Amino acid sequence: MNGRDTDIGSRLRRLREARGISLSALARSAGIGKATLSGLELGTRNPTLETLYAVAGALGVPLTALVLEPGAPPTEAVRVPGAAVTATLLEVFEEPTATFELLRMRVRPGIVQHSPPHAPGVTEHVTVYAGVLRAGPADAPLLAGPGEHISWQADIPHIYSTVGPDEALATLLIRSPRQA
Amino acid sequence: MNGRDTDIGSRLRRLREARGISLSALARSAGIGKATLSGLELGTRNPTLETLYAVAGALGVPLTALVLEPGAPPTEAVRVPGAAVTATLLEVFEEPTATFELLRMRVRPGIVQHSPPHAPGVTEHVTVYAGVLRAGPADAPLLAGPGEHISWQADIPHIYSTVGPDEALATLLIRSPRQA
DNA sequence: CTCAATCGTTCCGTTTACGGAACGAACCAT
DNA sequence: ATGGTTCGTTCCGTAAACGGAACGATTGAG
Repeated sequence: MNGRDTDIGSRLRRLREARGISLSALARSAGIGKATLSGLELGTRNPTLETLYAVAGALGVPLTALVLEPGAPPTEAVRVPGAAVTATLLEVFEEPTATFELLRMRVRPGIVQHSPPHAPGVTEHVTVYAGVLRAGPADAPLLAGPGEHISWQADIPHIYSTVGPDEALATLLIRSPRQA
Repeated sequence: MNGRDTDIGSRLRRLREARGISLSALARSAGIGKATLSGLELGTRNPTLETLYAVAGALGVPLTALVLEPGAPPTEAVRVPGAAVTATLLEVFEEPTATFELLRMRVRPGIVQHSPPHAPGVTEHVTVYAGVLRAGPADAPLLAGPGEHISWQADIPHIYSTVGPDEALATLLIRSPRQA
């Protein structure tokens, strides 16, 4: 038993049975063996990415629906240990001219988190959903409450802090142009 | 030489090098062999789910950051004005291969908003900051409460609704691949 | 220069995920 | 009953994903 064995088996079986499809039929339409699908649903196999794509495709669901517990918290990534800001990387989009990173950010109250300048052209976009965030260029920070959105150029020193006693929660979208 | 080579190799290498970690070091901290990680980055292997979890965990990113859906087919901008859902466009990023739209979304309770399929390759990413949202594929919607994040392929019918008496507030990031 | 350390790739034996086939069980028609 | 069909599981040979070790290339120290 793998400690990390997410229970994709029962989730898969539930998805399949919700559609009234038999195991044999799904295996056929996914182009995989019945033995593979059976073992996958029973949790006795450690599937290959190719197998997962085949099954997800046949079910018409994104791979994330198969692999992730809906609403389960993703892995916590503490970027700056012991600092005011912790962030979790939710999604990464690699584009030819830029990389987008979507993060969930938690800012503890009472501390001002300084961030060094990023590369030229990097912009940060924050949408606050709890607390009051004070963030942006170090010499001219912006304020945002729940539901509000602020953005700034990140190629100069910038800060994150809160206003009031509560921590702030927000999503952070970072756009980084590709380096030459 | 997989017929269906998802491009997780280059994405993985990029993520690793962005952190300044060597292949050997990442393999060690992930508890996998160097040969496995090398082959994975070179795209010559078809990784196991267990391997993917090990690597994603060691990098501190969710598995979705590694296995984003491959497709990059045509696009068509369909916006969904509806009674239950109102949205405010915050930012638009035009990239050569994709357009990103960042919106703030408000979903009223008691109504289920149906959305027709978007073009293939369009993905939607929602971060909830108030209320409980039930959204995603019409036949397998996902649940998300405050602070939680869900995403799905938008090329099949999908819905937005709330759970409970309160309206839901969220940010919505739509990624639309550009016409090929 | 030599030597040691570390880089990423390749080689290779072991482990295991794969699909085809066989299996018993359940069901339906005759 | 009886034969035919489909169900999900198990058996088994093959293909390949795995980790350890060896490789050449590169780097840094003395």
